Amino acid sequence: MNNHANDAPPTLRDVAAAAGVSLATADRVVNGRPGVSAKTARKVHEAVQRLAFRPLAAAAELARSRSWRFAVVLPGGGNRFMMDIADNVRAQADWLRARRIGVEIVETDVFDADRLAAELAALPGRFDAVALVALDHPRIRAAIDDLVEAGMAVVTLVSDAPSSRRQHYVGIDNIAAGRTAGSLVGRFLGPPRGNERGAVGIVTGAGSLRDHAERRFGFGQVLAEEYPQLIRLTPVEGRDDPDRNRELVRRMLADTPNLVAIYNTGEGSVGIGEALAEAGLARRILCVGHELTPATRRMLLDGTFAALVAQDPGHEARSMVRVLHALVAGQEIVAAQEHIRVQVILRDNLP
Amino acid sequence: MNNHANDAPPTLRDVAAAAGVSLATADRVVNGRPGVSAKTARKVHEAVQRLAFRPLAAAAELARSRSWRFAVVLPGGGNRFMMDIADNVRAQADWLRARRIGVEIVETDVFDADRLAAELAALPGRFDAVALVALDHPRIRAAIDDLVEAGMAVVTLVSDAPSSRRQHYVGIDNIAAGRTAGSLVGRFLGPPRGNERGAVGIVTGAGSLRDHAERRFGFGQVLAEEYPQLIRLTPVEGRDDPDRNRELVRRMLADTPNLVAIYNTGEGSVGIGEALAEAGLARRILCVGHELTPATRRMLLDGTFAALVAQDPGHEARSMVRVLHALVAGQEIVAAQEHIRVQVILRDNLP
DNA sequence: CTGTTAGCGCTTTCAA
DNA sequence: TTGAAAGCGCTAACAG
Repeated sequence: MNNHANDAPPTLRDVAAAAGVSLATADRVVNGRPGVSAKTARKVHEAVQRLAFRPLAAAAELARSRSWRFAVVLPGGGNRFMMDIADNVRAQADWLRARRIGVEIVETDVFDADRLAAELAALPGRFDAVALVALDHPRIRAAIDDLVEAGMAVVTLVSDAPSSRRQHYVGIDNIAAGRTAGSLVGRFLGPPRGNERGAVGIVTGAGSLRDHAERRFGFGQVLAEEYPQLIRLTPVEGRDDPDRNRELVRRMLADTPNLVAIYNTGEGSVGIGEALAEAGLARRILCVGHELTPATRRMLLDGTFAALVAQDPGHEARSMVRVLHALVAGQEIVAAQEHIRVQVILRDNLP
Repeated sequence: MNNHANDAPPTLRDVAAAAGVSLATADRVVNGRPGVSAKTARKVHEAVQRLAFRPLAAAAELARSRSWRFAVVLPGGGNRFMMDIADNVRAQADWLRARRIGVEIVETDVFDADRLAAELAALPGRFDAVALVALDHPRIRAAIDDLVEAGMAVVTLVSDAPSSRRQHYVGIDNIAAGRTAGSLVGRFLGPPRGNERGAVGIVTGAGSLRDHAERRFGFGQVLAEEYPQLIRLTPVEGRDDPDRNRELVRRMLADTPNLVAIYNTGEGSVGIGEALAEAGLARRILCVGHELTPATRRMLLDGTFAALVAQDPGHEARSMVRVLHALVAGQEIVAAQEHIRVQVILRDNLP
């Protein structure tokens, strides 16, 4: 039997009435604001339970009538993947404006710790929250901690700084991503043919980027454990630049007659494809890379690359905004929704 | 130079003032409601442009103060994947209640078109919108069209009925999923060894389910085009039941000495694993299946299955609710956010 | 066709 | 420590 014939969801007013207190007091208890006696609080809590009260999100948001300023700090320069993230943030403009959230994209040189730290130091006061592609460097760690100290919500994006006090990381598990690439290479190459030992080339962006380093680590783990017949070459650093990568792979091809596969931990895969095409080796040497871009999509379709390990920039952009908003507005984060998956993309499941 | 020193976002009131009309008229124009002269509408539109006005979602939602009832029609019985979807819908309970959305999960026998059609026919009046796992059958198509005719929002879930008038499909492209499975099998098996032709077994749920049929089709396409050395056996139907699948695979193993791989288009993969283990063939015969469940996770970890092609039930549950809400509330659907990806899961990128 | 007005449910001063 | 009351920005009768 119901307490009330009325089936409209209970409001805070109903709770207040049921508890015999005022609206303001009920509000204080429900939102954990101070200045309520333990006894009164208890009565309100009971009423909340009894009526199964849940605050209406829209009403709370309207009454609060606050607006938020978020900064998104991304590496400048023509990195395609980062541009995708920026585009996806912009694509949310309407959604954001309808919630009084302003987002400003700040481009900077993430490789330059001093410059990045200075950029971050200028943020408090102008913004309520920041998302940044972190360099895992003591100076940046300190800069992040200063932001948190200043009361800002901080999340890292794509590349984490786990030892900092950032509240959340929006990105993939890069060790798992590297392992996934390793398994794909190992399985796609198939069992050893005779007793030749094939060589696997590794192209990477830079030793100092945490995400790249983690990918190399995961990749190496799997190859060492599961495919000992494969020889891993020393990683070569092309700074995610197609031209540099092309040159590096040219040399790799010249120096390594038994090369059977190439793994690129970062961007600039198109240079690898070019070097292979020049040598007439496209599709003869197995390639696995990261991130879906127009260039990698093309190379997946023409068979130059067999698979890509990817993260969804759209998901990351949306997740970042949701997490930042939840953080500043004191709402709960839906972990499952914000988990960024390590995707495997073949020609057949291209989005 | 700004028109106003005030930097608070413009409200509908500001628009009305700027256009020299009343709040109500501005509201009519902004929401496309009838009863406004073209001339007045034009003035309001101009003011909207000039002030860059966007309605505040929370205020609109509060003022509308409507509540919604959604029905989610799922197959009853112990299907693990469907239970995951149901659980994920329930996990959103708080989010939903905060928006005055009530969701009721209706279990039924989706294989029985009459029963399903009857179930659907009972929905109008009790619900504003429905999501259902569709059987692509004329009777169901008609039942869906009747719901739409009755003014309900209808989306199909996991299995589509494209020729019906449903407004949206929440699920993966099953042909692409089948192709992906085909490529994984082909590539993982590697180039033919000598001139033996390996046989590939196909276990499927039922011929009548559209999603399974599409997966078989996509799988067959890739194998025929790219891996002609592989012989596809006639699909066997186990109705997604582990016990039936075990029996079918036992027989398959007995009858097919050159069996090199098995593809399961549906559930009940655990029966396949059991039959292989009995025969001492686990990890010697390549297996690819669908959907991540406790059973498939275990078999991925122990190597019985090499890969899974999957869709994320959490994403589907959330997407379904968002789409239904957008549909009934007349909001825009963010296509990119609602696109359900065909995932490839290896041991290394298990979520 | 247009305007006036009373809310929607919660938050936040300001008094008591 | 508690309460009264004035909104937040938009919607939806109801008048005109």
